Amino acid sequence: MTPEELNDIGAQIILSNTYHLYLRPGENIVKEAGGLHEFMNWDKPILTDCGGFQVFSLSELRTITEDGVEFRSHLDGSKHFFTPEKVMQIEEDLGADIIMSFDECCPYPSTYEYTKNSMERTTRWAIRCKNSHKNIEKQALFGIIQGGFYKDLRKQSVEDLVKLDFPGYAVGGISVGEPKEEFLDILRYTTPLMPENKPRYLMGVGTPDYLIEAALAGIDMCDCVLPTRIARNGTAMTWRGKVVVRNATYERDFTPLDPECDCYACKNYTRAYIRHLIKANEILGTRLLSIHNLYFLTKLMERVRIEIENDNLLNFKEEFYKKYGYTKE
RNA sequence: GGGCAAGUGGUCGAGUGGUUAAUGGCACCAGACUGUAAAUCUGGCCGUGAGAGCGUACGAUGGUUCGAAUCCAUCCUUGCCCA
Repeated sequence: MTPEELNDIGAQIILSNTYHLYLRPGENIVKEAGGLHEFMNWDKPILTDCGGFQVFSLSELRTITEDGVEFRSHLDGSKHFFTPEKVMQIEEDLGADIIMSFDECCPYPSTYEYTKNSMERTTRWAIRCKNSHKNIEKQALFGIIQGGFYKDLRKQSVEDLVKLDFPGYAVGGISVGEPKEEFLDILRYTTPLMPENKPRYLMGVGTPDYLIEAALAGIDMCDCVLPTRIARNGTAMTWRGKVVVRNATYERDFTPLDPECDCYACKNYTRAYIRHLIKANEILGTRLLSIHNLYFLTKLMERVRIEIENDNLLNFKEEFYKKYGYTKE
C-alpha cells in the first residue's frame, strides 16, 4: 500500500514492528532517514509494537530471562538480546508517536503459575521501560496489560500498570487462539478496569465481530494483520460476510466484491477480474483486496463511532451479525 | 525411403519385471489465517462406493512370465539427422 492509498481509505494511524525493523533494515538506518515518518513517507500517527508478540509467535527461537529475551533471528539465526532498555532505544530511534513497553505475550493455554510469573515480569519490564524512556514529549509510551485468562491476574496487572501512570494502556495476550467465549470473558472483565480517560488499546484484533465486541467493551483502538493477510490469501470481508473471491464460484461473477462498498476496488473492478488476478498471482489482486478490506474495516469502525454517539451500538451489532452471517455471539 | 530418439494420470516429468492407482513440481478444487517467520500453510486431486473394495489405466495390438508402465514383436504417432 502507498501512503496515498491509506490516506484515501481513511486510515488515521499505522503500526510498525520493533523486532522486524531492528533486524531489517536496522533502527539506525531508520533513525538516519529521519525516523519512520520520513523513511516511509507517512505523516500521520505511527505506533510501534515492541517485539512482545514475537516472544509468542517466535517462541521456538527465543529464551526469556528476567533481564530480557534472547532471539535467534528468523532471517539468519544470529543472536540478539532484547531488554526493556534496548527496546526503548530501538523504539525511540524508530520515532513512532506511540510506543509499546516490552512485554511477554503468553500462549494459550498457559498455567496459572506460568502466567502469574510472566505477568509480574512484564510489569517489572514496564517499570524499566518507563524509567529508560527519554523522548517523553514526542512519544507516548503505553503499558501492556497481561495476565492471560485468569481474572485475578488481569486485575493485578491493571492495578500495577495504572500506578505507573502511562498515557495509554493496551490489553495484550488475548486473541491468541482461545475460544471466542474466553476472549469475550477476559475482554469484558479487563477493559472496564482500565482508566476511562486514557486510550484503551486491544492488541491483535481482528475480525469484524471481535472489533464490535471490543468497542462495546470500551476499547478505543485495535490493530491487526488480518485484513491484509486474508487479502493476500484471496478473501474479502464484506457487509454480507466473507467472500473467498479465489473460489471457482466467482469465475464469472462480474459484480463488485461488495455491492454496498464504494472503495476504489469495488468502484472499478469485478470479482471475476480480482479472482483472475489472484489466481494469476498478480500483485494487483492482493493490492485491490487489501484496499477493500482496509476500507471495509475503516468504514465499519466509522459506523461503530456513529452508533456509539447514537447510543445504538447493541442494535447495530445485532443487525450487522445477522447480515454478515454470524450465528451467535 | 533409411538411421537415431521418444510416447506415463489436466500438464511437465520420475519410475526400467513384483511393497505401483503409479515419487515430485505445476495447474485445478477446498479449508485455515486475529499486537506479520504468512503473496503463507493444510487437505483433496482416475471412476464408483460411507467403507473394505470393485472397475479401468503408463500410444495400440499381440506375446513372454506366477506377475509387465517396465522384457519381446508388429503397428501408429512425434522429434532430430541422412537421402
